[in-house]
Amino acid sequence: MTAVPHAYVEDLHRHVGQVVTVKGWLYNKRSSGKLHFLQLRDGTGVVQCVCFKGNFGEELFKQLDTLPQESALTITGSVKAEPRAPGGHEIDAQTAAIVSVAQADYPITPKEHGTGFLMEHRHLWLRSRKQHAILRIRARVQKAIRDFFDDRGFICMDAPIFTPSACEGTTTLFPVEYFDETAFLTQSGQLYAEANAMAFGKTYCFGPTFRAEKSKTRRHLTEFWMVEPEVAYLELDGLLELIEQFLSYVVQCVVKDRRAELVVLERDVAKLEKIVPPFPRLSYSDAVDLLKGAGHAFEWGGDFGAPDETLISEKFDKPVLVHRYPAAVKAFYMKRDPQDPRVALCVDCLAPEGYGEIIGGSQRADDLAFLEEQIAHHKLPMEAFKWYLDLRRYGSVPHSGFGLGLERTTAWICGTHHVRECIAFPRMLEKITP
RNA sequence: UCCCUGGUAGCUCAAUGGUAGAGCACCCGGCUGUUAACCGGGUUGUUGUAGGUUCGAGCCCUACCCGGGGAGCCA
Repeated sequence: MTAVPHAYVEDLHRHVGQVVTVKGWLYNKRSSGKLHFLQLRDGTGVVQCVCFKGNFGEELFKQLDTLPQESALTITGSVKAEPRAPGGHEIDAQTAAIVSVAQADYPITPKEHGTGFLMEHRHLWLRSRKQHAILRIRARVQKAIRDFFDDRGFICMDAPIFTPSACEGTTTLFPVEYFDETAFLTQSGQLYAEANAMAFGKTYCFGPTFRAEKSKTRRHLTEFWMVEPEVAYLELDGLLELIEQFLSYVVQCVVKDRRAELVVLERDVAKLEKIVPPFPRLSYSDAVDLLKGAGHAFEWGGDFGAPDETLISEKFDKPVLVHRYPAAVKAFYMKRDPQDPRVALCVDCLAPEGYGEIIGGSQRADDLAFLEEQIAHHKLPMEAFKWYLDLRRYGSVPHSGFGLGLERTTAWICGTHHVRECIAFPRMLEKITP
């Protein structure tokens, strides 16, 4: 007797007519007396296995009838094309082996639950269809990000997680004990990325980022993933082009390779297919006029609030690049516009449909004296930036970079309401378990 | 930190100040093509906590605890 091959559900189309074993967990079941329909989940998909009583012993058939949700089992049978089944295939089961019987009180039933309850059971919620689709898309976004930069000669150089002080000073940091001193979890790898760019030309870092802000909204996590490319000799116009090429590439990878998941999420794929260059570009001043025209009370000089960003992004069906904000509302390391010193050579990318800022970037200040003045003006400890200023002492060049939030981007692509579903185990204000 | 909103069965939610309920889950039985299967029967409660008002409080009042959403800030 030859061994029956193990097949993953996503590969069943290659095994039509063959006998295979699928290995997984019981997702749901329906029963008609002498016939069971077992929905088996194996991590790559869900397949319906049809079990006729005649093919099974009395005892096993009875056992399958009472098997609780999420019990682990393997099922052996022949693969049939079945157009009505999700995934297009079903298994005509010949035999089954129960690997472990789950407790009968699996908390996540096929009925509706609130997100608070589901988040408390996040470790189990991950098994559900929509969460599965979201996290598969996240993984594809992550790969697309790496591919985009790797294919263009960027060197991946990850920045440290432990940092000695604030990069920007304004945001709250998580302190951690670091032997005899206090260190902080990174809130941005950018300053290190600048050093890397001066060494390697085109670089990026991609890792977790920590913000101790007491933000409690559907756009915020205290721990999120950010990719931060940094390029020597790149100026603002080039940065805008890089952003639109990059973001289009990422979105189109998902459209191409994760269409089934987008359908599960009931995402309007047509909206994503439109995400190709060029993106609309709007100066801050134009954006202010747009807000005023729409009846928002807004004065030149302030930063946009979330409702302002939503209004701006809703005017377009692509991500919009808003550039040249007032320097006063932006970080100290941004270069001023020689044409108008009131504004910085920076850009925010606002995702469509009200998903908010997914990218923030700028051309960096490359003049030593200007940076020293800015650090003093922002009351930042000059000593902590000594190494950073060395980058301007030894061969300073124009350079630019940006940061993109992985979970916000994933949330926009998936059309999920909240970023917390776009990471396996979200860390939020006063939420650290599971 | 501030504003809004909520807390009733394992889950999702009902319940004019007057006997605490339904659907699902779970248990028992039925059904050879089910699609959140269906049909019949059954189990399930310190109504977030502590006080107060009242003949009587899930409901009204006060404080606190916890959740959700938003503002500021940011990706």
